[in-house]
Amino acid sequence: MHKTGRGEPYLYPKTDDPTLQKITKSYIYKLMHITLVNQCHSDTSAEDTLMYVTIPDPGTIAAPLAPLASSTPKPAEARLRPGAFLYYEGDEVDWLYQVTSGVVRLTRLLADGRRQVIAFGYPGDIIGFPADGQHHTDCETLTDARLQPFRRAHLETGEGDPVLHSALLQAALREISAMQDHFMMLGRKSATEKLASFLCVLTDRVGQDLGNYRQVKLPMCRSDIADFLGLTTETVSRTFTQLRKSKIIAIDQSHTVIIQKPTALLGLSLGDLD
Amino acid sequence: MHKTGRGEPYLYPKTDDPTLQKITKSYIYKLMHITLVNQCHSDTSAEDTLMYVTIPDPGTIAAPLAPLASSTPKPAEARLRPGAFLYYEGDEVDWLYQVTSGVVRLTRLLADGRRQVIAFGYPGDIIGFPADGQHHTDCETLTDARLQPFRRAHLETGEGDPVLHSALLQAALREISAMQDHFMMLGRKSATEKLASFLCVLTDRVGQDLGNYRQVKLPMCRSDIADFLGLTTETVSRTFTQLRKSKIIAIDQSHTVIIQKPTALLGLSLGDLD
DNA sequence: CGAAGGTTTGAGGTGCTTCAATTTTAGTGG
DNA sequence: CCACTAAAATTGAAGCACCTCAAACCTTCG
Repeated sequence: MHKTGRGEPYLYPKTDDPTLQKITKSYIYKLMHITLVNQCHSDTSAEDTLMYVTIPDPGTIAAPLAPLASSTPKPAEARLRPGAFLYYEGDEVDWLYQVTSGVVRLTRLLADGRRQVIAFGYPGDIIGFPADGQHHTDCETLTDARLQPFRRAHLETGEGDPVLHSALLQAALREISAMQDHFMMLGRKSATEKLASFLCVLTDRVGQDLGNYRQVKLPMCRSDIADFLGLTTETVSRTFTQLRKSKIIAIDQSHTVIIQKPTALLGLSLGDLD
Repeated sequence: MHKTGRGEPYLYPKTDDPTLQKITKSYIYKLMHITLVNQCHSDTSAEDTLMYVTIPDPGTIAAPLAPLASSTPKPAEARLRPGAFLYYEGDEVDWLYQVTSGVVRLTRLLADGRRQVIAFGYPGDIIGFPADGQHHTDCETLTDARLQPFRRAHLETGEGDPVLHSALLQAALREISAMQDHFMMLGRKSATEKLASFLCVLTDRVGQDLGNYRQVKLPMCRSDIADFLGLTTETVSRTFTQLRKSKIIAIDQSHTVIIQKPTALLGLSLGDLD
């Protein structure tokens, strides 16, 4: 019914009607099983500014931000509002996407409602790798976002563009390595180490300089961070407070973090003392 | 120094001398940082039987066990003894391997010695995917094992064998999906759920029929399981005992598990009650 | 037989969760 | 612009699942 064929990428909010945006086969299926408070800013119109993600200094960030080289004419970039679903678990994969701007969230759900945030997709990241032709996560935008679609065939068969094919493959391989890092995070690190690591990585990738300090904006809510790190929102909040009280970070309005002692934070992330 | 060029797969135990087997650049590097009790059966010679892994009924297991289709002449299968290292974290990737028989263990280490078992490689699994050309885990055999090597180029450039290229790529994509499952495991499941899930998956893949029951042999030690599930050996052991006392499983000599109530075990793995 | 690893079991501590209440933030309409 | 409302974030108190430390047991092998 929603199928658009292979002509153009299929993005969930085909319509601007907020009700319709949510109603898809996959979504109804989900609703039958669980109810999650998950609609953070679902359909507010924040058209003016790209809220959180700033393009960092091209000098500091190398490969990840570069658009994928390609001799193929690209399909038009997709623009989405916060709270838009790109795809759901179980959907057939027709397109991969490179995040051009904004932030997306990949999640997986357990039957009883427990949730795991698999990853946050920042500019440069490729998302939507298929396994057996299907998506195995849900993907929702956290901010205004732009995404560059690539045909699945470019990954799987090359489809006449070996450079693009190779770039997508390398992205998949890097993904595997990054996920292995995250295993360590989930399985072996304490709450403080988890949050410190999270902040370090994020600051590195998308932090902004701010006089002597660096700051990073967090487009995701506390429970997203919790579900990413395998903690509860309360623990995340308490750990934030603890870092704030020890003057390692400062927090502005919950969603902006200023790194006051980067070295100390890095130390915590590696498990130096506690 | 150990480089063999690109002519044949480089396997760590080039020599049968047990001392030399352990001494490699990477390994010495590791020793400088940590000391881990990690040498389970390192150099015992159990030549006669393939101890733990049995080829399951081809009807039940579909794709994973099938050897990869290829028009290219394959390099000779590698045969390794228990405790042999196939590669170390940081090594350059020249070859990928498909496990033909036996079981291997992929691990990653933290500077302070904490360890995460990334995966166990069973027959049919492809291991050794590169990221930026390097291995990001250590790989050690847990049993006698045979491995079919594939050139890294077959994954990355195709190298004239599109079928093999595609098969390796699909394996990488399935790997991503499987790792996402494991995120859920590490981040959101209780000790009982973790162990139950682990036993269910293993029984499904490599269990043997045994009259009315099914049994599965565990080639890895308790601490391997613990480091895989993000627990301690003590907790793993206690959870085994608990499952045994509730007659859901029986344990023979620590390394053989008989599933007495498969439905109950599956229930536990999904979080039904506790 | 004795030594060495691996496994199990016990006792006690703690880091994180759970449940609950309060404060803060963000969105809405007058 | 400012109340009003709902959701998110924080804080507190209590509990428990898992960890840590330690000892005993079991298996394997020289």
